[in-house]
Amino acid sequence: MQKIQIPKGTKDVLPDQVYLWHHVEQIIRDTTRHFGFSEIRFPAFEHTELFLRGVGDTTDIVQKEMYTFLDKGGRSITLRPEGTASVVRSVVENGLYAGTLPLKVYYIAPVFRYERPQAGRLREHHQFGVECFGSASPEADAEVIALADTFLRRLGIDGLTVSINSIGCSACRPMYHAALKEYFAPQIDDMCRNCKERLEKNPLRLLDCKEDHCHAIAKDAPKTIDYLCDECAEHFDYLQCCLDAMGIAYKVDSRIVRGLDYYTKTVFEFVASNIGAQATVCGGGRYDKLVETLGGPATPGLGFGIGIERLLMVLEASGKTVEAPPGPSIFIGSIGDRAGLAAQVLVCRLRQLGISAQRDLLGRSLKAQMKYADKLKAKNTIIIGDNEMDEKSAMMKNM
RNA sequence: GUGGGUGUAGCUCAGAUGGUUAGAGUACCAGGUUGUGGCCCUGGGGGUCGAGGGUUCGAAUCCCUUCAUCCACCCCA
Repeated sequence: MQKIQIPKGTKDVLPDQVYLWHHVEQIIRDTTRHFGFSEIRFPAFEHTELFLRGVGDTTDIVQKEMYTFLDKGGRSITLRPEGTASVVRSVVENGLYAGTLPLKVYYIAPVFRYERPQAGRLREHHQFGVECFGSASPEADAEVIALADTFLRRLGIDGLTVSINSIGCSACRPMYHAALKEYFAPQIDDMCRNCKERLEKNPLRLLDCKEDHCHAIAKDAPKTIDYLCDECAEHFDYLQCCLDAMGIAYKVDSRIVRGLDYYTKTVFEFVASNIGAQATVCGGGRYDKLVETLGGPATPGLGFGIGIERLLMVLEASGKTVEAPPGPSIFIGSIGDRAGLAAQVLVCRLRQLGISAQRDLLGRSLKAQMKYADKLKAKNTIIIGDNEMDEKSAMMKNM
């Protein structure tokens, strides 16, 4: 029979590697608890409409990267390409905005994007994400960034570059859009078809067009940061004040825009330098209009996503080692059928007592059983043969 | 979507200019030690040379096609 391969851009986590994931997940749970975030879980697929409206129908993610299909009932369904839209949907649907605010939640979830795989880029990857609803204050921004920073440090990752920017709000965005249109309009005839569409629908997207020619034109476009309204400028200033006070090093990078439409005001990234070209480990920002966009009451929010696969790449590249899980406390070797049955009973009793115990199940020779015990990293071994059966005693050997 | 690299044993890889039964290391199994792991020695099993087609007396090697994979652009986590 022919082998069936794993789908392009996906990865198995094999038994000898899974402890690394457990380690990361443990630190996620500890850190989020310390910061007061609770877990939320939500489905792997949603109505396509959620992402069209939430993420934005002019984004690359929505335009060419979604796994979208019709189910047997004729509904358009999409495998989630990111987590925030689903969380907001759930918050609105379950009326969580009416509970105690701020509402602080986190998730660990696979997300799906149809892209060309390369180092650090998969079609299915896993994100640790955090969302905070109800606070419009830059202090909430600072707290979310501090959570990412604390989490990464607990994992032993430092040396990431933290970049922040502000892309304005609904008040100042029109002025910036006007500036962008004014800049791009004279050159729009030379730009691609998508850009012509973007000029009217979402000028911000003009900044990250893939076409070389468009990209060149966009390089000298006006910067968001020069067009902030007083409120946004003040928000951004105070965020920096908070970060300075908390001792979190960052730089302001006016080029970061983010590829999702829902962001307002603060956007930020944590970028690694040693895992190849796809180096953004954490990306996030504020989205003060998203809850309304998805049918809820006006509720500010913000969050981030951290790519777990990239995190593990950084961990490995930095030479950080994670302690591997311990082997069994006791390995019972046996010679002959009579002793074999006794060994089977013994490991069973030990396990009932909460002691990890193993024995050979392949009928190996004693020598091979010892090798096997060594491979399992057993801490102690006991050998049972006829002598031990008769004397009802056995020697325990410390490996 | 565009460009480049690579596909030979479970894994990491040798196999110039085509030439008999395709190799090494490692892992696995067995023996050396008839009841004791790690180190060492000996032996063993394991391959449609990614797939399909072509050239040739003869192809892992040359040509075409295709698939997979890696890296980069771009975008993102």
